[in-house]
Amino acid sequence: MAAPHPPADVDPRVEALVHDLIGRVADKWTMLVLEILEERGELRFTELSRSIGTISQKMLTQTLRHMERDGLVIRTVHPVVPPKVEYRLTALGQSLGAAFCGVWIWAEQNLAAVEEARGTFDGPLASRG
Amino acid sequence: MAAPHPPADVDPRVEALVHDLIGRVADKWTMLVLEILEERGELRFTELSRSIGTISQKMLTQTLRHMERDGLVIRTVHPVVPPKVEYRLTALGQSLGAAFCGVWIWAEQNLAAVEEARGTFDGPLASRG
DNA sequence: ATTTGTACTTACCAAAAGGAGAGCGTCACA
DNA sequence: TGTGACGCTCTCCTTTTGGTAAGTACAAAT
Repeated sequence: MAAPHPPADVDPRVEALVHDLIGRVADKWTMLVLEILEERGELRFTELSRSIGTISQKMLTQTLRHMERDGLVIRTVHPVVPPKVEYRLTALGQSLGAAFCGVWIWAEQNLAAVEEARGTFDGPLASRG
Repeated sequence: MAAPHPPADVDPRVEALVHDLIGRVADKWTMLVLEILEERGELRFTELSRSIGTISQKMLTQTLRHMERDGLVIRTVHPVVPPKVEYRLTALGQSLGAAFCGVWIWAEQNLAAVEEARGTFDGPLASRG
């Protein structure tokens, strides 16, 4: 038990920034985009939109802008007449995807455990003291 | 490049559940609580509250309930007169903390890169075509 | 001339998140 | 008798989030 998983010896300012960063990065759409771009490489706006399926244009644009701002994706505009814009991950974006890999794996492995816990919590008792 | 980081060969139903799970688990307060409980072990409600500092009672209660439901924390009520309730991580909770470790490390390591990217994105151009 | 496709942006609106503050029950302590 | 601590819960109220629908520019196709 010498080294707990999250670095405990970090100064609070760094931690605040980390919290902030995680707060931004760990949202639904960002993770979806990250995953899809990681799997499929470079995609256009509408391709991305269709891949996710349920995202609105507004949110996709917003998510992509944030990711671009944070240096996670590169946006390439081809100055052709029906606009063509392609998005792909930067090295930073790819490394973030890799970092999240552990969480994906955890989620996959522990899906059943969580569902069972929920069943136990919700079902039998149905009320709590 | 044989195996990309997130498992790409997973069936869509599992992926949907994973998304859901991550969506629940990857929120600000859950991650904070997870981290603190991982570092400090078993804590009471107000200790947790003070540790986080900025969380409202409402959100702390809500977060802890969700985590309990998902099998991430154990809530122990001591039937003493000023109420005493202690929270600690389950094995599942600890494993989730471990899984998030990669993200914490990524955030710490790439904080500067993200800030620089933001500076580049925001500052010089200040508008975009 | 009208339609189509692309990648947005903007305005508007509904829903959800989340904070502030009060209340509750009970016992110790003053 | 009154006050405070604890771990909540409940009721507002504000902020944020996110969806829908419309508009934009421009050239190729009809």
